Amino acid sequence: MKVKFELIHKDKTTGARYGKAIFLDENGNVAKNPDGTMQEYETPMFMPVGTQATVKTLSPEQVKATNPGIILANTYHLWQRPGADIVERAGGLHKFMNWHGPILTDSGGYQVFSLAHNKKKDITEEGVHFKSELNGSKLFLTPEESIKIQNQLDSDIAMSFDECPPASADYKYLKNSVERTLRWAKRGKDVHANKNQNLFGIVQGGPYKDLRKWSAEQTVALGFDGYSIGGVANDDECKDDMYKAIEYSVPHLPEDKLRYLMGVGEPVDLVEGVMRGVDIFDCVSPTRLARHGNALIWGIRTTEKGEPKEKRINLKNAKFTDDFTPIENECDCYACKHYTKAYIHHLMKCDETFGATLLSIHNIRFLIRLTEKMREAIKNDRYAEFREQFLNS
RNA sequence: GCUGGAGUCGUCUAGUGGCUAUGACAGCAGACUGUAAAUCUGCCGGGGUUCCCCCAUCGUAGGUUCGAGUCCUACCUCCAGCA
Repeated sequence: MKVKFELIHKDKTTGARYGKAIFLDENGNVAKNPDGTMQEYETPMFMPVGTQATVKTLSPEQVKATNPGIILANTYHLWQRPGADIVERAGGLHKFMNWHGPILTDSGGYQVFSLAHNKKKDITEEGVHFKSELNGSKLFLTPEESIKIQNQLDSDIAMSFDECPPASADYKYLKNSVERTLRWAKRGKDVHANKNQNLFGIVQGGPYKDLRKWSAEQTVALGFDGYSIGGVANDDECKDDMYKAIEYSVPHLPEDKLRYLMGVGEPVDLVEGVMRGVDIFDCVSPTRLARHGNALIWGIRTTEKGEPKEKRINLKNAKFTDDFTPIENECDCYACKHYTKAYIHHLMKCDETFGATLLSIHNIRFLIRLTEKMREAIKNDRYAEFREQFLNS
C-alpha cells in the first residue's frame, strides 16, 4: 500500500505540522483495515517498536488499545530469526505477527552502529560484516540484501540501508559515511521490487550543516516515498546536536512527504522535533523503561548535564509499596484506569511479566497522548504556547 | 543422657595458619533514545571529613602462635544417631 502524506495544517508561529499518513490500495483509494476502519493515521505520530515482530510483553490487541498508527519491526533481527523466507511463507509480516495496521521495517542500519561498531571496523563499500550476537557466526549485510529482505517481509514501509555513525565520529569520517550512505540508498532503490511497499531515504551528516544539506538534497534527488533523519540520539549526543541535525535537514525535505526522526522518543525530543517540522518518531524507550520498572509521567526534569529530560517514576522503589493511586490520575490507559502503583510495584518486585505489560501500555499510551495533544495545539495554532507550557511543567 | 557433626552479612554459602573474609540471593538506589537490554551499574557491619580514613566482626569466653574464621579448651545453640 502506497503511503501519501496529507499536510492539513501548519502551526502559524512555529511551522509544526499536523497531517495524515494515508495508505492507498492498488486503485488509489484509502485502504481499509480488517475491521472496516480507514487506513489513515494522524501526525505527529509516535510508533511503538516491535523489533522481533512483537512489541515486547504486549499482544497486538494491547498495542492497538494505545491507539498507535504505524509500528516498527527490524530487518536485521528478523533476517537472523526466523529468516525472511519463513516470514514470507507465513504470508508476510502482518499475517505472521497478527498486526494488520501499517508496519515499518528498519533496514538494519542501526545495527551497523550497535553491533558492528566497537568490534572491528568492518564497514566496507560493499556492505557491513557483522558477527552474530546469537552464535558468533559471520554475517554480511548489503544494501541490496536489506531491501530484498524487507521486500520479502512485506512491511508497508522499508527503510534504506544506511550507516548510523556514532556521535563521536568526526567531520572527515562523517563526510565519507554520508557519501557512502547515499550510494547505498541508490543501490537499495535500484533493487527495490515490492510495488506495495514504500521506501524511505535517510539523511545523515551528524551535526554539520553542509553535510546534512548535501545528504538531504542528494537523497531527495533520488526520490523516495518519505524521508527520515538518522544518526541522532546515539551515544552521549547532546540535545543541541540533535536539534541542529533536524534544523539542518528539514528545510531540504519536500513538504508533501513524511518526515521521520529515527529512534527518538524522549517526550521533550518529540515536542522539539515537531516544532522543527518532524512528523513521525519511533523509540524503544517506552517499552524498555517499562521492563525496567519505570513509568513516564507528565513534566520535565533537568539532568546533571543541565539538559531537559522526561520525568518518570521507578515503580520498583520501596516508597510505592502502599501507594494505592494510579500512575497518573489523568491518564486514560488501561494500566491507569484499573491498577495502582502498589500493585505494579508488587508485580515488578516479583518479576511478574504483567508488571512490564502494564508499564509498557502506560508508557506507549503516554507518548501517543503527547502526540494527540501536540496535534490539537497545532490545529489551534497554539503550538508555541503548548511547548512553553510543557517545558515549564 | 551418650556419640558424632555443625555454627561465617537479612538468607544460603566459599574458606582448612599469612595481605583488604568469597560468591549468590534478598534488600536499597541509579542508568536506559531506528532493542545483543525483563538488561547493566553502584551500594549492601557501624561511624566519619565517604575515590579516603577509623572502629567492629566468622556462636560465647579463654588459650596456642610473630600471625587464628581456620589449631586447642570450656561453655552455649542446632542437627543426626543411639538411649
